[in-house]
Amino acid sequence: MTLEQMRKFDVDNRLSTRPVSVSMADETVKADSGMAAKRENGRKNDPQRTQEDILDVATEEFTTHGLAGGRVDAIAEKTRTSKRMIYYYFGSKEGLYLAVLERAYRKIRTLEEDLQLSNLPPEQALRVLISTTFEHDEANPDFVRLVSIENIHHAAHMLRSEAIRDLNVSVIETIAAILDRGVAAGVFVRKADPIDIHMLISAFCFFRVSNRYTFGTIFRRDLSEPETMERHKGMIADAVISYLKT
Amino acid sequence: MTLEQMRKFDVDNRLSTRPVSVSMADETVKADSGMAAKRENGRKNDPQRTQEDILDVATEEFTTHGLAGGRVDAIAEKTRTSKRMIYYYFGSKEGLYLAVLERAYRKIRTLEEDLQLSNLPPEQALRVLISTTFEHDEANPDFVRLVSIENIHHAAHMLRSEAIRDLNVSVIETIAAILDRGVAAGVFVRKADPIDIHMLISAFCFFRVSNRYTFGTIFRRDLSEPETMERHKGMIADAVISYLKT
DNA sequence: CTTGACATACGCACTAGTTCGTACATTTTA
DNA sequence: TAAAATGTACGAACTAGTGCGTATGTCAAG
Repeated sequence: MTLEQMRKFDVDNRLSTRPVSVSMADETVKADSGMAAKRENGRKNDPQRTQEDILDVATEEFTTHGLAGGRVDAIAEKTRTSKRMIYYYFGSKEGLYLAVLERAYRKIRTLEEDLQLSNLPPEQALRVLISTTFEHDEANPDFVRLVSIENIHHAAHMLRSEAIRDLNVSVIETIAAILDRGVAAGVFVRKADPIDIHMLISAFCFFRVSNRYTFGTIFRRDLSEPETMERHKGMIADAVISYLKT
Repeated sequence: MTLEQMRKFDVDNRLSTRPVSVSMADETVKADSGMAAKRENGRKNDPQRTQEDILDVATEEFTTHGLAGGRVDAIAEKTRTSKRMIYYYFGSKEGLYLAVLERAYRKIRTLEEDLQLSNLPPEQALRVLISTTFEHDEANPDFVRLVSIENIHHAAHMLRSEAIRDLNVSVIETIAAILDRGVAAGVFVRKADPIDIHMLISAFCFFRVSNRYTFGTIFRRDLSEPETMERHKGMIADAVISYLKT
């Protein structure tokens, strides 16, 4: 089997063995695919679990050391499996990185979708949206770091992945709807661009996490303290709202 | 000469050969230090210029590839000088990176200092400060990228450098003074924490540059367009001011 | 229901190439 | 001439990627 054949196989295989229901818990997957009980010392094939395991470890490695700084050998060592498997499933270091990136994006996509905001009054809807964004970034530092790393690489990998490119549009539509309703109702007086507003919110929430270390070092302030978090969450919401009301 | 001795020497040497006036243009340095005209094909020793040259190239390399991704050989090749000189002056790859980082911080420090804001009315003073921050980040993407890289490395190098740690405090004092004056004059009603306000401003200005590529890719928007820039500059200023007035 | 054939899943040990760093020699300057 | 500055060529260690052999699951034929 040549390299090219193998790579092609890997991609097909990756797509087919991890269908829509990626978010299944490991245990569920195991129960589903493992018809026979685990042998004493014999190997038991479990592709899904192996791939998820590799992705978990790789995410940790890449988020702490960057793409160039992350070591394939280090990942292999922390895995239940071997380096050969990394190349079997993901073809290359970059392929692995891309898979990590895509999985991270796929995870957050689901979270952003169902937020029933259309029946809330505009101001309250916006506050809920801001809270959600804030807490999302806070809860997913891995995602934030991956995005930072992508920016250092000029978003080169993101560009290559259609899966990632057509994303995030839903947030903009949500914001646009809220702004329209707010202006119509007279609670907001400023006609603002929804993408700009998204950026204003996102920048603050993202920065708090992405620049945690340098900011903390310079100003000797721990941004993860509960009080600080609450104050910041209130501040960005108030700033956005008062901006729209002016 | 052992490695340790050499490192120590390098540091001393670096400090002594590049005194206070780092920001002199290359041409100036050349004219100052070069008493004799440049020989036809003979070598001419010029430590300052050599070091500056290395730092320029290294900045470019590290900001485009990160610390781990940056190659010493690649830097050496783009330099007027050789790899030997990099190790002669900076001891190691990390030493070089730290020098790059310190120089970047030193450059912005000078810019932040003299902004005569105390005789302006509070609101206008704040607008000038925000404009300055905005334009600074916009004009120094290298600095922004280095800070991003530092955050990926948990600010490990910043922590080791006293030069960097005691910085940025002046901005906070400036903001604190403006806020106090504003509250006293009645133009601001909210008693806000100056560090929080600095973060609100900095987050937006920084994010625009640091996340330019991913944001641009997802929302198909070029953040460096003049119109967009002006609109954003106005937005962050209005948002901060209206926040303080509420 | 057993057997055998074939595709998938996995691991060990190795290699080719890269990358940081250095030993040694040479030139410039004071 | 001594000390500082510079250039060349090389090596040890690391790192991404692979060759090859083995184990496991599945499915069809007997």
